[in-house]
Amino acid sequence: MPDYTPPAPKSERILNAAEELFALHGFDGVTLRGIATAAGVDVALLNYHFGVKKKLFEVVFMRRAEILNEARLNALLEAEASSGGRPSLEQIVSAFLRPIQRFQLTGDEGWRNYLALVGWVNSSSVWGEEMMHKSFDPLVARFIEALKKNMPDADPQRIYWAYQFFSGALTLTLAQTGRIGRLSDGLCRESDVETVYDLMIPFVVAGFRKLCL
Amino acid sequence: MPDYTPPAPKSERILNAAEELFALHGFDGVTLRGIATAAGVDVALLNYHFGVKKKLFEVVFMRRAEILNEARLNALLEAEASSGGRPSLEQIVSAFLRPIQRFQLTGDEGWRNYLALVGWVNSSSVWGEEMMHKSFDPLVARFIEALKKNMPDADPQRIYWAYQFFSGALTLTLAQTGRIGRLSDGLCRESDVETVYDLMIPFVVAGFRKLCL
DNA sequence: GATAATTTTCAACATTTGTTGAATTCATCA
DNA sequence: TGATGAATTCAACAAATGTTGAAAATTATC
Repeated sequence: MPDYTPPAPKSERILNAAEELFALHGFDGVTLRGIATAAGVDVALLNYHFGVKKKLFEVVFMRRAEILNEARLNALLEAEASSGGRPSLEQIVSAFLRPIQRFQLTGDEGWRNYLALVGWVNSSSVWGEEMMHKSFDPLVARFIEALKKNMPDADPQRIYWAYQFFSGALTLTLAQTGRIGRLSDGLCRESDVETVYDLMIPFVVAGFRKLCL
Repeated sequence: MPDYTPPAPKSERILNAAEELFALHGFDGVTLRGIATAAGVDVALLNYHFGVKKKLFEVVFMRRAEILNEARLNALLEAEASSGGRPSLEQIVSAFLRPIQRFQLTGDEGWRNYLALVGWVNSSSVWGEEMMHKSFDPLVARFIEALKKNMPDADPQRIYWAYQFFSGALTLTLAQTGRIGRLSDGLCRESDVETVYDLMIPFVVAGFRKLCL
């Protein structure tokens, strides 16, 4: 007997389609009818389930944010526990990145789309501001705290700036623009999630060391 | 007699308004009527001068790209000349960044808007691809060449990835999202162009060293 | 100063957009 | 079975969008 997986409820199909399209084209580049068609659903159903367009976007954006935040916080707490409250720079940066990698490695296309969406929002000036702040800044502040504790003599300004560079490096990679593939003539692939964080972590850690120590 | 500066020709006013609005809201977030209003011009004039919307965007994007490319190439050539063909990592990275800083420091709002727009396009998956490739990749390839020459034993893959992290750090800063200001509670300001590159350069150089040497 | 060419405006078009209310189907359970 | 409420579709709305052709105004040319 073939294992039958029941079709996802339509409200979820809407969120998944919206997630993918928003990640590809941004908020204004996506039409509700486009989402409805991709989800195989009538347009009116979007308003019925999620209200106006902006609200739908927020639901998509928040859906996985809490999961990711929790995974990251746990990773940080573990690093702190296993080091007697004095995690190394590598451990802190890893706690920030490895959970992302884990979600990407599940192969769940939804996570890949979502993370590309985060990359998009993070570098969007008007849109990103409020949503990034509400959903990610509390956790980021917690990580900055850990960084300050790790480098107590560092100028806080430099820690923030180093984090900004860090965040940018991550964001561009999440955004999956395909540019590095083209630039390197296929030598590097953004989809090669197995190795990218093995490179990003030492790169970022070295930058932090140089700037803050 | 008060020095009278004649008003910019309307075609330029259109480009400037478009530059600012595209940088703020992206391609789809901007309406031709919005641009026309901001420029104090009739809508139809946009089509008369620049054709369809996409073409207008391309003109805006290309307008300053060549100027920036030339400035960067000159900076690289100078670094190579002054070092007998063996520029240091710092010199290469500086040649990539300092011209940007110079344009930002002119106070010309147009350049600030344009650079924010580049940040936007660079992390936009569908849109960016072709335009970034055409207008920037040739120059980037030239810089990568210089990097390879500087680190002849490095795995090329690592050079490309390090460049990707570099590009991300730069891109996010150009995008002027205001996030670091909010996160640091006003301690750091993205508009503080005087110091940001003094930090970005050592950060990036340290990352390159760690990854490629 | 008349004529031609360019620039700018006016008015309108056909589509597309987000959104909504009424109608229909579906599921739940008394 | 029949009734109640949720889920889904249908049809349509008003507003906004990119685009265009013809008229008007401006500038250049002789």
